Amino acid sequence: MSPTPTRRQPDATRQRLLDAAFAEIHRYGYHASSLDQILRATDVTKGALYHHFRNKQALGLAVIDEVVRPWIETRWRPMLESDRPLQAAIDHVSAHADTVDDDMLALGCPFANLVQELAGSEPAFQQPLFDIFFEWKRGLMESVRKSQAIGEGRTDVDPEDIAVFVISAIEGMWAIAKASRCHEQFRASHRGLVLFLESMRA
Amino acid sequence: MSPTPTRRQPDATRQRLLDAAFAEIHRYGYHASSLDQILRATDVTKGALYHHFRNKQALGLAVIDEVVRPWIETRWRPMLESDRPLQAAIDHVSAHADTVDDDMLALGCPFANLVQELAGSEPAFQQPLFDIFFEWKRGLMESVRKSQAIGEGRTDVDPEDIAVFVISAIEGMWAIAKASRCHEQFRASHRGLVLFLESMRA
DNA sequence: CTACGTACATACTGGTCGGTATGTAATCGC
DNA sequence: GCGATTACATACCGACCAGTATGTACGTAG
Repeated sequence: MSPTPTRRQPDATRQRLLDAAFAEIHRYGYHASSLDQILRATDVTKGALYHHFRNKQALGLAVIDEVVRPWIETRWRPMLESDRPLQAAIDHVSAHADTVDDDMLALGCPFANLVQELAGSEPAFQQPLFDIFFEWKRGLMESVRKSQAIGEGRTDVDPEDIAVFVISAIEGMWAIAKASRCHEQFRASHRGLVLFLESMRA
Repeated sequence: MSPTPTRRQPDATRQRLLDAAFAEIHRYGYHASSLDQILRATDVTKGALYHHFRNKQALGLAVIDEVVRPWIETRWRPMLESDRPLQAAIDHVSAHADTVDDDMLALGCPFANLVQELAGSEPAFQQPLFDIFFEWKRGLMESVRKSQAIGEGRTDVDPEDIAVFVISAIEGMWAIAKASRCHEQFRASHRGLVLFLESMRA
């Protein structure tokens, strides 16, 4: 029989801290995020936080590993598993802009934010962020190769160039959305990416 | 006769503060930049700084207006003034990756950094950052229209979509360089953009 | 029932931050 | 030459930050 609810729920507490930290970092960035603010938002005390995470950096790394990484993976995984990856990508990108709400548009891509803030200056964050990029790139490369193998995609292009460029474009689209704070610019850049993807057809 | 060198050079002092603030913000971001550090780097005192700038935000806005904006404009202006803008763009992008040194690669695009950090959360910075984006977009749009008018570029595409997408791709390329800290990825994404630009030929 | 490790809670610290109050010397208008 | 304004210089402040020291109650193994 499951135990009656008690006042100590370590896994739930840890998850609440992770979620709140993710939201805080997504909104304000890592450096500008305040542990005290995260504690206020979660009604968790400092003792509990430092019981679950050695320091702010460990919390940040856990957010990257357990929240940001899965978030990115859910974006490219479906394409890799499709029968016609290029068409799936075109469909996904065509519909994507309208699945993002205003709040998300203003906050930007969590991964891109972290890369911009930390990849250049915080050694401890470089490897995990690079890993996310590398997995993403590998997923897209395999998708391109697959679409080439089944005769869907042009074979006169380097899958690596395409994968890296598509990631660039996606991250850039988020940046443009932030700069313009306007859905129409976000949509326009998506249309540009669709144009590019269509030029990849065999 | 010009006056003998004196101990008060307000314009030079202001410029030194601007340059040091730009370097500091480029490396660490706006929030993480310390006024005290900027003062140490310039041998200027706090009194002088607060004589020239009302507060940290005013310094940041001046950096955007007087350093970042011209830096961005020098990037797209040559294309607009070329006889064959599309070819100029292709040539420029083809050569661009190798003009960026390792330090710059790690620091990223100053404009993209500021957009990521501030456009979503600092109201005072939104307008100036948006203006830079908008001028850039306008320059590229005019370039696209020109290349269409002279029969160099495809006419079945919307110049606005192309301009916004190209800016996205460029900003994304910087982000990818930061994430990978590797010139080869930077070059790969440039090759992707060249592919796209070539597909724009009439 | 007990003892011990886990999961918290509270109070505090040193350091750094942006910003200010106040003083002073250089330069300019007249 | 002389006041006024500009261009600095120094010392200081309160707020906030990450991190710590210390204490305590829960939950479970034995």
